[in-house]
Amino acid sequence: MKDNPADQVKMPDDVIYHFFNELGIMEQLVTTQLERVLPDGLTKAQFGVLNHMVRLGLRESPAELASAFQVSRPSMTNTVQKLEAKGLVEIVPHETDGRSKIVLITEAGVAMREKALKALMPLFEQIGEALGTEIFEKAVPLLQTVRVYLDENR
Amino acid sequence: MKDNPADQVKMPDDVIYHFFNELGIMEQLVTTQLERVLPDGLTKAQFGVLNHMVRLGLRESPAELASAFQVSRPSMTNTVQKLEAKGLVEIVPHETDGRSKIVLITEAGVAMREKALKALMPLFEQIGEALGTEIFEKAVPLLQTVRVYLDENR
DNA sequence: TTGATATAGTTAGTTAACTAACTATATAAT
DNA sequence: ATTATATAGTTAGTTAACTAACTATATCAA
Repeated sequence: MKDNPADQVKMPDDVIYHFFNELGIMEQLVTTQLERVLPDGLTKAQFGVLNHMVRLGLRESPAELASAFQVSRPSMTNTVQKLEAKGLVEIVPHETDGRSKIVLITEAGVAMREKALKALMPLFEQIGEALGTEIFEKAVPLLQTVRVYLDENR
Repeated sequence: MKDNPADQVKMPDDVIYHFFNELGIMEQLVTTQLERVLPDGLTKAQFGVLNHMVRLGLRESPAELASAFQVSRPSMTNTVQKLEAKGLVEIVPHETDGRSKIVLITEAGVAMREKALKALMPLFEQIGEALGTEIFEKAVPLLQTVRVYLDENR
């Protein structure tokens, strides 16, 4: 007789599912907390694009952004159009490729990114003080390894 | 003169945001890949509930499940109602608390969870073979630490 | 014991993802 | 040169999250 139904099926790669599960739960928490403090109704996705463009390049196509954030092209269309409506980016035609567009961050976009960073800072500082940064420094390379694998084998 | 705009604002807790960013990107990838292989249109959330109930208890209220997965109560209402419509759980009134209900996994629910596990196995095995399980064993406690903190301080 | 406050579940409405399919342009192959 | 295939962006429709607000029940305090 089995008292504990969990004995019935053992998952060999339990730890991998467990990892994915932790991921999902935390992602919910993080998204909620970030969007609670982000200014002007900026979503996590919108802030992500602004931050990405300031840090890694001011000129990228929606398709490149979609690929960088692993969202669908329609989702990125929506995100950059929201940013455009707020005056935080400009969307212009690609110089040579008639299919493509280029997303350019505006002065207002750079300013909004800084404002958003300031708004996020207390949250990050609080977390940093409570947990230290080493835990994140350890975790990031692990996450990157898994993410790169999933990305390449999707 | 600043050639690199990223110099303009330095984010002290860069690594924490980087961590959150990796998390979000990976979560997208994971959800897509899990739901691609899950049987009978089972969502990640639905499978999560089935798996949780088999492993950690066959009797829980929707509110307890919502708390365990860090989703809103309306979301969990939706998830368990979908499972009920598929005959994978039963939802019965709480014996003593007139406000509450209890979600009970059915025989079909247990079977579906096993079927889903079998469907997920190749994906997990592939990942396990490519990356090893140590990386996940290292990452899970780190994730748990952060998740517990976020959960307690939300 | 009555009134105030909290909790469980649901309903209604919104949002931002998704897929499928469409238009337009580019690239490759015959 | 023409045709086939691939890529970029958008549109349309679906889905599963969310918040706000409602009903019902429970708990706590005066």
